[in-house]
Amino acid sequence: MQASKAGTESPRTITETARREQIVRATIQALAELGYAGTSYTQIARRAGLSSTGLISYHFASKGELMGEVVMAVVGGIGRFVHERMQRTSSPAEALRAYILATTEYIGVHREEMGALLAVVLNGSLAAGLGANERAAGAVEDILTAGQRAGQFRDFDAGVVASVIQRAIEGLPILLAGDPDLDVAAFGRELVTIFDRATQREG
Amino acid sequence: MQASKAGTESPRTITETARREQIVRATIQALAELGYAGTSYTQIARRAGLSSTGLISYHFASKGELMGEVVMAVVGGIGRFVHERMQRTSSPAEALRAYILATTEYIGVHREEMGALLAVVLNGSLAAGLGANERAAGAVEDILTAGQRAGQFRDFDAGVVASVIQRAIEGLPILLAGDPDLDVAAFGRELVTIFDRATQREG
Amino acid sequence: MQASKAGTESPRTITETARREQIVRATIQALAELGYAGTSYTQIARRAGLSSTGLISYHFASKGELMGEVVMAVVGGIGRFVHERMQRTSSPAEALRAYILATTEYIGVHREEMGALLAVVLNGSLAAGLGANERAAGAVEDILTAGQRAGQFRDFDAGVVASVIQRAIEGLPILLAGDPDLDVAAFGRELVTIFDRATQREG
Amino acid sequence: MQASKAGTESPRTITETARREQIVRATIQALAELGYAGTSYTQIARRAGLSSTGLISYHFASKGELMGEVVMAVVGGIGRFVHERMQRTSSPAEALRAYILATTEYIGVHREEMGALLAVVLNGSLAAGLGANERAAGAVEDILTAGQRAGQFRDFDAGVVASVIQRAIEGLPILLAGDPDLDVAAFGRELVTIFDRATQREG
DNA sequence: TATGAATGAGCTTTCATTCAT
DNA sequence: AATGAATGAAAGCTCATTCAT
Repeated sequence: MQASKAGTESPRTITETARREQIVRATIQALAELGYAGTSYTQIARRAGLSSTGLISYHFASKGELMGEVVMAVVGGIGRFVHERMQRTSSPAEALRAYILATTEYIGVHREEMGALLAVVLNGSLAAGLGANERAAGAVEDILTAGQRAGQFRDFDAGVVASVIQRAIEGLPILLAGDPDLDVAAFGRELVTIFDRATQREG
Repeated sequence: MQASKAGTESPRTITETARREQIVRATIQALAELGYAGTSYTQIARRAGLSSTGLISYHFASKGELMGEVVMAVVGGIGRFVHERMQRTSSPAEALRAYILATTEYIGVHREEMGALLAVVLNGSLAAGLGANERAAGAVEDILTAGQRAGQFRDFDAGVVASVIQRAIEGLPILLAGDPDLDVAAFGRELVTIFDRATQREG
Repeated sequence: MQASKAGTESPRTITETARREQIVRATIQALAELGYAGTSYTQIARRAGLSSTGLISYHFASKGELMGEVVMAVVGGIGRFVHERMQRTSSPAEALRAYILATTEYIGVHREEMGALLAVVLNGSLAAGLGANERAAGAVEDILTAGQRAGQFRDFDAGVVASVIQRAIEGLPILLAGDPDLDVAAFGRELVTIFDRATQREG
Repeated sequence: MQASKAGTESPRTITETARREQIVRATIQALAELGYAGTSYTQIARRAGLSSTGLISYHFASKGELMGEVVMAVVGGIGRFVHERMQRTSSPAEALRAYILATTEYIGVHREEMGALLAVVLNGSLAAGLGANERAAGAVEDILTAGQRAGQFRDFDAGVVASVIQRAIEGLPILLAGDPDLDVAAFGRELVTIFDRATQREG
């Protein structure tokens, strides 16, 4: 048994939590190295030092659940980092700048995680990709509408602009894959400039 | 015979051309619906009404060749459309606007093809994705640098801005997957506004 | 229709005979180059310059029949050569020497054919191999029993000795595959010595 | 997991060893009955009573590895038997007789294994066959050259004679396939006589 | 809780053969 | 007599998952 944990709701053991983390970490490595298609349970088990792929099935109900955990782990990491950075801002324009700079900086440092995230999110049909994009863009959209209500930003479709910003940021890992020495900070500043101009009142 | 058409390179028959097109069309459907991983020969054969997956191998030397044909078909279609639209422009700024409006319009109409393109291009991990992105962004970058040389655009990293524009456009299929009733024309106009502001001289 | 030619017994056209020969020749080439497993209809058609593998099926009822023709063609060739050489002998001992020298000489010259023969004969279960070996060894056995009846050869199991002689000869192509510069004539002479000693009366 | 046992090289379990042996045994049966070409995983699985061909892939990294194990098993068996018999000999001539008698005797008893060995070894066109033949003939050649150095054998090309002896012995399975009641001991004795005469000093 | 073993569906590809034209 | 197209079975192999211990 095991694996689903829905319904019965028995709390997770320390050992179990550790194992799940270990497997998720190995999955992230595999995804970054091999892409989604190459990331079989065999590859994950090898990287996690597990002797059986059965153990993965034991801890995760399906491959889908495991991939969901991977997404949550990576998104959670970046989320915490960005959230902390945005605490110190006092206006929507500042918040937007902080958001862009924080995410790009995080991406520059945690490349493996971002590669894994991309691999998972881009896999499967578009529906899944949308889910992740939507949630991430949602945070940006909140900043944008706040700025519009405060009269700081011009009148635009916040959903569209948020999507554009989010996709611009998510393009960084792809650029980094092509040129690992890319100046990440400069990239962040360029994005700030672009979206400052795109959003500001007097155009 | 067949199986790779190596060496002699005999010219393609009418029947063969038709079958290849049929298979490519079925592959596009499958990719849009099931993603890259889900697009097996079995699924393609089912959609094309073929009696055997062997027929696909008979007409295409490998799955890679088939996917290459898919990409060529879709990229060719959008390329011809956009090229025609850009003929009528007379300045880099106009060209940029035409490029954005043409691509978004085409995407709005040919949704299935774009879904398929995304699925193929984003597969094979980042390396391949980069290649396609780079080439597409290359056309935009040319417009941007031309605008800079003409003094029409401000001084920015053309590579970065081109990547942002291209990714913004490529985000449309994802938004459409989530909301099929999205106003595509308005999306295009919003993108034009954003990148007009982002590029123009007097900021 | 076509292909089997059993029963109906309509005589073979000139064109048909030519085509069959052409296909058999291409098959011999393929077998020598690729071995039995690698010799598909596709490979044969390629080498014969045929545009369709269907033509092979049209002329030969099955792959088995084709391979049978190959064996007959090669065995027939060597048979005619050896037969002609043995005409000039006047005793069993001489006949045996002539047989050995003629076969080894022929093998040294027609290496491709011998490679093909080996590939076919060694393929399939042992039963098939036996058939060919048996028939070839049969001719040798006749010489041996004649020699025994004439009191020229000692008393031995003619079947066994014939098999040994035949296999010794058939080993030449294998040795040649390993060392193409092997002295074929010397090999023949060594075999003559061995089987002279093995068969002669005073031991 | 499993699938190639790469890298870590964990020691083999009892169960695994047993399964591998079982599969090798079934493969030997299939090879003897159906020849190399006919020995598919499906046939092997049927004979071993396995529920899935996947189980073969689970235990052997590739068909090549499996066939290698088959060869090792059979060659190892005959090798141990012959080696033991040759311990008790004290001269090259005796050693040669012991070698011939031991191999023919072993072949007479382990017919299925020999059929399998032949099928595997003769496959893969001449190159591979040569390798095996060469190695086996190598042992015989050593005996022959020792006998020549000791002045016990006459002057002949040891490579050629070794090849003839080895091929004569390997012809036994073929004769047995045609006549299962063949007197194996007599065959061995006839070979001894032939090659005694062929090698001895005073001819 | 973890392991090795097993399962069966699925994959892409190759093949000899058939068939309409 | 020949061709291009199609067929469907079979191949070796990988996969996520299950299960007894």
